[in-house]
Amino acid sequence: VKARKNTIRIPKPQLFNFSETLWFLDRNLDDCMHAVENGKARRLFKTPTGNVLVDVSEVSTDLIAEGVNAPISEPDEIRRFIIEWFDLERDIRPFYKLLKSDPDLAPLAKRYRGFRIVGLPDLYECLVWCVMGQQINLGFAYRLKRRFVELYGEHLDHEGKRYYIFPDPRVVKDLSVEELRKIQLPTRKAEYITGISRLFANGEISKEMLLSLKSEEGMIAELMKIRGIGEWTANYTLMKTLGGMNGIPYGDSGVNNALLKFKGIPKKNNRVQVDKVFGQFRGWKTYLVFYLWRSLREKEGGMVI
DNA sequence: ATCCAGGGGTCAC
DNA sequence: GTGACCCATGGA
Repeated sequence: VKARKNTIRIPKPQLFNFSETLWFLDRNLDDCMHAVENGKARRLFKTPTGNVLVDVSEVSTDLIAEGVNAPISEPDEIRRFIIEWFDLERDIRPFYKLLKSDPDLAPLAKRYRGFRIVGLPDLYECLVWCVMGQQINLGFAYRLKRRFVELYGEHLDHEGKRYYIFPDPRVVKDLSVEELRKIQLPTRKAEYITGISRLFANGEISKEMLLSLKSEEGMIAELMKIRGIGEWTANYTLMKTLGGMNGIPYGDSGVNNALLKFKGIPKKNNRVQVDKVFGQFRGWKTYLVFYLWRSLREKEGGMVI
């Protein structure tokens, strides 16, 4: 069957469970940058010919992306985005082999079979989001992000709902601290975010530039030069945006909780022990982090919220 | 009330 | 390189 012009088909790789992807996108956290409904993930894309709302759903062998309000005008870019978003071009069988070799972690392979990283392909969106979310509870972080996006991003109304494009750095760079404080962004974070926006607007940083560095250590070092970006954010960005496979967000409370649960490792001053566990997962550290995070949202007997 | 949350910057030593 | 302190807000 030949696909219609308004659809993109992407073959599903082995060890891919789209339900896990949708679950991750919809974990009750009110993310304003996508919607999940009726087995579809929906996101608004900016294209030269206008903003296109795209639905991603699955059939037996493929993922299918469809334009909702208009034809998909940039199929190559949107295909590329979806592949990065859901990490569809990676053979993760070696990761499962490593998991199964560790008795404490082996249950993760069975429990979350087919769970793949859900990325954040847009670098600017990732960095701003990281700054917003630093050291506050996730519910509040998502509310901050929503206010920010609603105020400064473009939107499209469709069937009674509003969908957003993440704000443009050229718009954000000139906002005053006082303005950003109105959405309850602390002074310091407002400074970080306008500073990061300036770098993007001036072309002083880009995803392409970071990717051209090739080495993960180099990308982390480059990111950490930026004010507001420390080790945690640099590693998170490496994992979510840059496709790095050896990111460890040291000090992350979720990772610490999971390692306490599975390995009995204390939550503080644990860097050496954390490195020891991750040392067995060279090339797949990022995946281990995601599986540890995944494990936090479930208890025996069912989901926790 | 107290502690923690998917941290980071700054400063003293 | 390490440790103490500050920033700020909401949830448990």
